Amino acid sequence: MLSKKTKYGIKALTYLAGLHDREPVQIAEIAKHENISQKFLESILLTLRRNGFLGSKKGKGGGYYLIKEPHDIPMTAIMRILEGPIAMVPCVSLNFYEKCDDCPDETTCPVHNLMLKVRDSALKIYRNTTLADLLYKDT
Amino acid sequence: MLSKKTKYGIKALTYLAGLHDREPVQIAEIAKHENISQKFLESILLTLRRNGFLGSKKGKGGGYYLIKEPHDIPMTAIMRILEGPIAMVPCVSLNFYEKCDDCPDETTCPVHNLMLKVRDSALKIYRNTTLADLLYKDT
DNA sequence: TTACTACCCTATAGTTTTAGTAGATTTTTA
DNA sequence: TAAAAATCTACTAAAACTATAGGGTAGTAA
Repeated sequence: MLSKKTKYGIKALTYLAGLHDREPVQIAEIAKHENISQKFLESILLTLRRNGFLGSKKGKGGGYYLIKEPHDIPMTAIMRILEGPIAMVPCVSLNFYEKCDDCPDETTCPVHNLMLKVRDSALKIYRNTTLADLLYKDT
Repeated sequence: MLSKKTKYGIKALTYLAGLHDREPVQIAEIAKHENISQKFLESILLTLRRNGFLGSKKGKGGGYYLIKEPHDIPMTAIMRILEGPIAMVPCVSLNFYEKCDDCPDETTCPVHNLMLKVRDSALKIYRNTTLADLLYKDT
């Protein structure tokens, strides 16, 4: 299951990407527009800023704004920051690899091999989708 | 993330499918062979039995055994029983559909459309993979 | 009848998720 | 300089979920 953190984060990023300019947008505006708890969103935007997706400005006229171009932000990056591993099992994760406690041999593990396929197919989609792609409703 | 429940369930099913006959196998034997907490496995096998995957026999020489042929058990069925929805968001789930609280319109929701693709790709794999396929190490 | 084994119910420690509360800090404006 | 506007930070907490353990029941075979 996708966490609300990730869901809200994607929605917020998409909202920012859909605006005409890159002027700062207040948390409150995003939260209201996307029906998100403002305080929760606050922490999400903060981690997005810390990871180089967003810039921020304090004081009047302040807020958050996109730092990169939407078509330069692949979903892989967003997912890994907000959701964590894309793989469903740590032993098939590229960026969050971890060995299983059970499982003497990964190469013969049925779960491992199945989840490897699932990861690859998801990865393919996330890699080929950028924030800009999310703006166009159809397809 | 895949729950250990699902992981253990798949391993147990694969173990049973790999045996020559369909004689009852004790929980303890499966648990030991797959390094699984016996008590936890107990409840997993129970739900697999209740959902028509396994048969059981009590008393001496008792245990669990496969009821169907491995190539007649698609991964979709196993996943849905043990893990729940295959979709990462309820609003794109075929069997566990639920509307989002936020989100006025699904068709324009960026998360919805992205997760629809992810679900489809995962579904394709699970549908085309049966328990029998998990037995063969390579591919 | 005795040993064996699945069945069933309950409890619980631990973790993760999803926030809420309270205030500090920085910037702009009057 | 003071007030207002906004982000930033830390702490807390309820709720849900996960993984497991314990102990008793009931059916089956020798």
